Formats: sequence, C-alpha cells, structure tokens
Amino acid sequence: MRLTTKGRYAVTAMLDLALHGAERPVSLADISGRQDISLSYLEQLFAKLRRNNLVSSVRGPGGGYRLSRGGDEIYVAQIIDAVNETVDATGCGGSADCQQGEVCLTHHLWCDLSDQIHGFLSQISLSNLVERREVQNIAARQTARSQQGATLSLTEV
Amino acid sequence: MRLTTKGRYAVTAMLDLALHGAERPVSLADISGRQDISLSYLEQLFAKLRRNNLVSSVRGPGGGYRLSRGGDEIYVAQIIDAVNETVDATGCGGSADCQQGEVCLTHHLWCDLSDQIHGFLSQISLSNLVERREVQNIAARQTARSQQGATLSLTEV
DNA sequence: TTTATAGTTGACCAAATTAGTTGGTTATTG
DNA sequence: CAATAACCAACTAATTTGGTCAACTATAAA
Repeated sequence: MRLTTKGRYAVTAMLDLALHGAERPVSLADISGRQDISLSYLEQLFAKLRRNNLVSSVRGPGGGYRLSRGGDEIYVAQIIDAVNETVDATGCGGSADCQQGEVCLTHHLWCDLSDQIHGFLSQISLSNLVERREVQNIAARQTARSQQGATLSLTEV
Repeated sequence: MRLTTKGRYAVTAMLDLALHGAERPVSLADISGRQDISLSYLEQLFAKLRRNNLVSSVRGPGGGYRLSRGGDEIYVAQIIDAVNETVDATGCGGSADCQQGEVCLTHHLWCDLSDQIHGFLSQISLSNLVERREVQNIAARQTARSQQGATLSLTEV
C-alpha cells in the first residue's frame, strides 16, 4: 500500500479542476500556481489521468483540462488508482502467493485492510469534496492569493 | 501513508510469536525459518518492537523473544506504529501546514482516511488473528514444513 | 501564415527509503 | 570454555519518489 504525494497531488489537482473548470478548461499552469505543484510533475500525473479517462484535454491557447464527466461520477479511489497503480495493502498484490507460492500468515488481514481503504475512498466523489465547508474556505483563500500574485506580476512590469 | 514489507513483516513476526511463544521464548532464527524473513532484518525490527515495549527478550541459549503482555492486549496498529513511525495519510504528518504554512485543499480528506485506517487496525488484536481459521491452517502448514526441513537437515548429516 | 499557447512524450537525475548484508559485541547456559 | 542467541553499527544494492529538461505536436488567435 502506497499513498504518497503522487496520489495526494492527483486528488488535489482533480479537485482544483472540479472547482475551477465549470466554464472553461483549466491549464496545468493555473493548477500549478494555485496548488504549489511542479508543472512538469503535473504533466506526468495528467498523462495517467487522461489514459484512465478521468480528464479530457483541449490543446492550444485557452486550452487545458476538464473533467471527463460530472464531479459526482468521479471518486477519489479512481483517481488514486489511476496514478498509483493500486491501493492494495498486500505484498502479493492480491494474488495470494506471498510465501513461496502459498498464502502468508497475514495475507487475509491485508486483504481486509485493502477492502476497508478502497471502500472508504470509493464513497467520496469530487462533488462531495466541493460541497465541504473547509474546502470552500481554502479554495477562496487560494483564489485571493493567486489574484494577488497576478496583480503583483502586473505591477512588476 | 506507508505500509510496506517492514510493517507487514513486523505483524507477521508478532503473530508467529503469539502462535509459538506460549511456553518458551522464540528465537529470531525460528521466525526467520518459518516466515521466510531475513534474520538480520528481523533483528532491526525487533529492536524497535522492544523499544516500544511490545516484546521482551531473553539472551543466551534457549533464549529468544516473547510478547510483553497477552495477545489480547496487543493491537496491529501498535505494531505498525512501532516500526513504521506512523500510519498517517497526510503529507504534513497532521500538522496542517501542507501548503506554505497553511492547510492544503485535501488535508481534511487525508485526515479522515488516517482515522479510518488507524481505527480499523486498532480494533484487531493478535488474539483476534490467532483465533481465525485461516491463520490456524496456514500456521499448521508452516509447522509441517519447518519440521520437514529439520528432518531433512538431520538426514543431510 | 506566423506565433504563442498548451498538451505530449521520453530521457534523465538526486535524494530518500527499503530491504537487506557483514562483522562484530555482549550475555547466558551447559 | 564453547555454543547460543540477543544486540549493535556500519555499509550497500535496489527501488521509489519527486522531480527536471528538451524536444516534439496540435490549435487558436493575431
């Protein structure tokens, strides 16, 4: 089981898309600026998200990414699966050949844990997250900050 | 959140102790043989388990390790915490300063997930695992195999 | 039609972590 | 004293993470 920044970044970026992608596509540069995630790293993540049909892309000026379907039809578990191979807690990847072709002593425990985690993350959609009060507050803060940044770079010129 | 072989090995070894440590202390060599875990790696893990008061040691011939208390008082979460630092799913370790000193967009989600995982693993004791039918079957298989191995090494001489 | 924007791909890299190994030293028992 | 087994520290190989960089291709606006 691995849940690192890779999976966390992917979910954060997708949530950013859900928040800002209503009218026009959102560029990775925008997401990078708002969420403090390296642009080139985002490119890698979105390549996987696109391959898994979670986002669609629009090239050229004014382009960017948008969700491939409604935020109520995209679940956190799907996003993590897309970039992270698997959220499996077993060492054998569920194939039950952990100890020289046979099941190891704790195999069932890790299976149960995997089910637990996957079940939890499968219930939470992007829309669920968007509805949350804390998420709305943080998003507002980020918008304020990025607009400040924009004005700043204008006055800099 | 990291759950790798380190945590899995630790739980497996502790379960082995719970299964075989009723009368006499169990040597790491025995556990290594039964569970296919490198002896020197086990030494490192048990140093941490001992520091966290989950096992006590007996030196010298006939020595080994035993559980520091009953298997019904040792929970999987404690074992993983002992060797793995934390089972936290957040990037900030719960300190909520994920984005330049402020909370990141998905912080609360990872907190909820951490609670979920920790809650699950905190409910499962070593005794719970020992009682499971599958665990008993696998343990029986392992005992048979290791006795076979012992006879084999005798006939080899 | 040029040009800027933005996605796409692949090669590469440094740091951290994992999963060990090697080579000892103590302590205990027979 | 010899064998056993915990204890300890330093080192290492492989893998993963979290990126960077360069060279594309597609598209829309000027």
